[in-house]
This record gives sequence, C-alpha cells and structure tokens, in this order.
Amino acid sequence: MSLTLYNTLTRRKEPFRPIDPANVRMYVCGPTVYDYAHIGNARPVIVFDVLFRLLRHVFGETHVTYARNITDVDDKINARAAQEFPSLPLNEAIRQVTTKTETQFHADIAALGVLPPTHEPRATEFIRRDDNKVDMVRLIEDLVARGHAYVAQDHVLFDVASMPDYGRLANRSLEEMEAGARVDVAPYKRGAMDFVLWKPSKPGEPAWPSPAGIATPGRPGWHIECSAMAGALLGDVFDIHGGGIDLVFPHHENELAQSRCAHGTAVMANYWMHNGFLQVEGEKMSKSLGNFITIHELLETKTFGQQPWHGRVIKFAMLGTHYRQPIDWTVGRLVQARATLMDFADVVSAVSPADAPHADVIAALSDDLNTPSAISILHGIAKSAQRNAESAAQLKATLQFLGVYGEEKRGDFAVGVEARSVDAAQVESLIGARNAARKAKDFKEADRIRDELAAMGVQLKDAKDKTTGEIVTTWEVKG
RNA sequence: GGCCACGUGGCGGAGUGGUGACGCAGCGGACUGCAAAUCCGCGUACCCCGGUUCAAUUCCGGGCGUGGCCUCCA
Repeated sequence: MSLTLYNTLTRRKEPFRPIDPANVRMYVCGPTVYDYAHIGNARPVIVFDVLFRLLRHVFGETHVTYARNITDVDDKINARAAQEFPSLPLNEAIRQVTTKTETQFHADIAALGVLPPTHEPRATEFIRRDDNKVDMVRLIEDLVARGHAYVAQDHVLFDVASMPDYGRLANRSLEEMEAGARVDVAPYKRGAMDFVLWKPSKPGEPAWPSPAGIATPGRPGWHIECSAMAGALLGDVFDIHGGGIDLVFPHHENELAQSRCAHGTAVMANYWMHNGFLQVEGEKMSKSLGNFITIHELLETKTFGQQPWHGRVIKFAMLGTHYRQPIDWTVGRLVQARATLMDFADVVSAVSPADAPHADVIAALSDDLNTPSAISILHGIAKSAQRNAESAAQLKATLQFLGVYGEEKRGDFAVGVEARSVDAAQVESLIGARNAARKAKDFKEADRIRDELAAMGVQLKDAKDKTTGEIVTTWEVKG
C-alpha cells in the first residue's frame, strides 16, 4: 500500500515516507478560542481526522502521533474578554473566555465523529516551561543568538533577510511581498516583512517575563506558539504539518522560518498539507452577510435549513468534496449526505462489522485522501451487500473506520425532522385492518386506511417475504 | 496592483491524451389490485478562443467568471 500526499512545499503529489515508521508525526493548527468554532474551522478538523485514521491503519494505531493545538493567547481573546466580562480583572476574564470556548469546541467536534488527537497543547503552556522541553522563550533566545532575530523597542523581531529561502512555502519572493505590502511598516523594523516574535504587554494585559534581556514583560507573537508546541511534542523535524490554505502565508511561512532557523534544520516538516476554503450558499462566509454559521448552530439549532443536523451527516457532507477543492456549504449537500447515510444505516445497522475496512477504500484514501472516490466505492459495496452478507459487514467496518457511522439507525440521522408522536399499537392495528381489507379485495377500504395513516405521517412499505411469498408491511414516521 | 487556486450533465462530485467513476433528481421497465418501497435499465457533461497532437475535457498560451492570500481569517 503506497500512500501519496500532495505537498504544498513542492506543489505536487509525493509518495509518503515517514522519518520513523514507528512514530509518524503530524501537527495541525487548531482553533483560537475566543468564539464558537464555525463550519470553516470544522474542515481541517474533519480532513486531518481522516488522515490520522488512515495513518493509524497503515502504520499501526500506536505508531502515529497527532498534535492539534489550542491557541489561548491572542489579542482577539483579550478583546473579547474585556467586552464580555468588563467587571473582572482581564486575566480572569480571559480565563473565562478560553475555558468556555474550549469546552464548547470539544463538545462540537465530538459530535462530528472525530478522534481526539494524541496531544492537544495550549499555547500558554509553552511560553515558558521548566521541564526542559522547547518553549517559546527559548526559541526566541536561540533565534537572537543565531542572528535571525533582533530586539527593537522591547519587541523581538524575526529578520527575514537572514533566511535565504524565506517565501518558499508560499511560493513568492521577498521582493514580491514587499512590493505588494499594503500595511504601514513599523518604524523599528529592519525589513518590511520582518514579523513579531515577542511584543511588550501593557499593564493589565497577559504578560510573561521577556526573553533577550528585555525588561518589560511581554507576550508572544502569533506564529511562535506553533513552533514551540510542534518542537516540544514532535521534535525539530517531523512528518506532516496541516491547516487551512489561508494559513500558508503568513502563518506557516513564518512558523517554518522560526523553527528552521532556531533549530538549524533544512525543513520543519517534510509534508505541508492545506485544505481548501469554504463558502456558504455561494457566498463568502461573513458575519456582515449574515451567513456565518457555527458548528454549534448546525448541530443544535434551526438556523441552517430550518433544522438541526446530525454530526456525522456534517462530516459525511464535508468528505463528499476532495479536501483541496473549494467547497460550497449548502443545505442541499447536507440533505443528500443525510439520505446516503440513512440508506447505509439500513444496510448495516443489524450486522456485525468486519475486521478491517475495505481495501479499495483504503486505496482511494491513499491517493491524497480521495474521499469522494472512497464514497463512490462505499456505494458499490452497499449495492453488493444486497445479496452478500460479507459486503454488509465490510461496509459497516469501513463506515466506522471513517468515523461517519457508529451504531445509528436510519431515523437517528434525521435529528431535524420533527417526529410526530404516533401510537404504535394504533398503527399496527390499522395496518392489520388494511391487510384484512386487502385480503377481502376491499381495496377502497384498504386505500382509505393507507390515506388515514399517511395523514398521521406514517409511510407504509409493502414487501414480499422472499421465502414464503407473504406480504410483509413495515412503516416509518415521515416528517 | 502582485501571487495562487478553481470552472465537469438538472444538482453534487471524482477522474483521464483515445471505451461517459459515483450519488441525488429525472425517464423506462419489473414487482404491486393501485401506490410507496425495492430491484433492473437509461445520460454522447467537461467556461470561451487559439495552439501542440493521429486524437484534448485532460497538455500549452490567451480570455472570461468565481474564490483565496498579500491585513494574527481554517
């Protein structure tokens, strides 16, 4: 089984060769915890969950280390905290915001059917450490010592000119970036593209003792946290680094620059993977357009499509598009994903899963995570499950492997449908009456009863028992 | 302005230098008293214009459209 992944660094698909097959290491940029995670945040969570599962399948469950961070130090968090808890001291208010948001994030993504990562570090835990693991302050000291960073007005700045191939990931040169810059350059910067590693804090703001001999306490810049967490948990060089495509520049470019220059390595990660962007109903998702949609709203409210949606339906809908393609998030695609999962549930809910996922699905995923192709194969397996019990077992194992199915029944996926309360005994008795009428060839009465049941929201299905030829009537409640 | 993606049938969505993945919807048939459900079958789609080629949806160039990054936004 050969695994191929598209590498943003080289802009092509490459065979995946881990540094150490006994410990495959992946880092993915996680959320900044200041507000509900939105559906765009869900995409990398879902995509890299599938990759995590695939890697575990290929290399063994205990041979993959997956780190996804929580960013809990950020100016947006500070602003939100001051706004929401004006009466609390800022640091206390920040703790309220980050704790609440992190708890919400975990609840949201648990419903999606994703595995917890091996490590979920918080940025604040890696500013300064006393256990000899890499931390942000040490990285900054190293960068200054190696001549890649300088102190100016209580800031520490990364000197972009000190790194010959800066811009390689984003595929643009320093000259291009400087020419295109639309922001005012801070006067203390040596180069226009130099970025902040550490900045001074105002009184009352979160603050830590500064590195590089700076007297004023300060706080870290945006990119350094990931360098520290990845370095501490996965090592100076690791296998896969993932995130949304919008992070390529500046976040990943800068992160990679810091890590490489601090460690003196030629790469930070061998494979850089980026998921495509998401739109909502054909438009950019934004609060001003009123189409900003959170995972929580999708799961628990009727804001999108006038109904809530099952977490696994959300995940399955997301996997219907290849991870690098742009995706237009619509009600229609959720409806379709739900219908498919319902049909699969019918095939699979009563059988025991096979020992392993279907090899063809693994092969599809091994081609740069081709989930649409994998889903197509799923349909084929479901079809052959009509007359082959082994296929049903394989389908179940494969769906569970992907985390798009657990033990749900068809109806469980229809969380949005208002289940009209029906009296099962009454329904059964009406069905009995209808069948009696049919036997007596009183079709007028039989159809009247069927209409009556339909008015109650009960849909009948007549099927012939294969062995006895007897008509068996089943029913379900329709929304 | 600079850089970069994407544009496939009614819809969603893979893929490929030469026999139309797959799903939904639709159509036809079987079954049924009639339906529903189920099963079987059915589609000459690749934004436009040039070029390369025996052959292009697939490669190259140009255009148009949509979107992203260059603003701590996945």
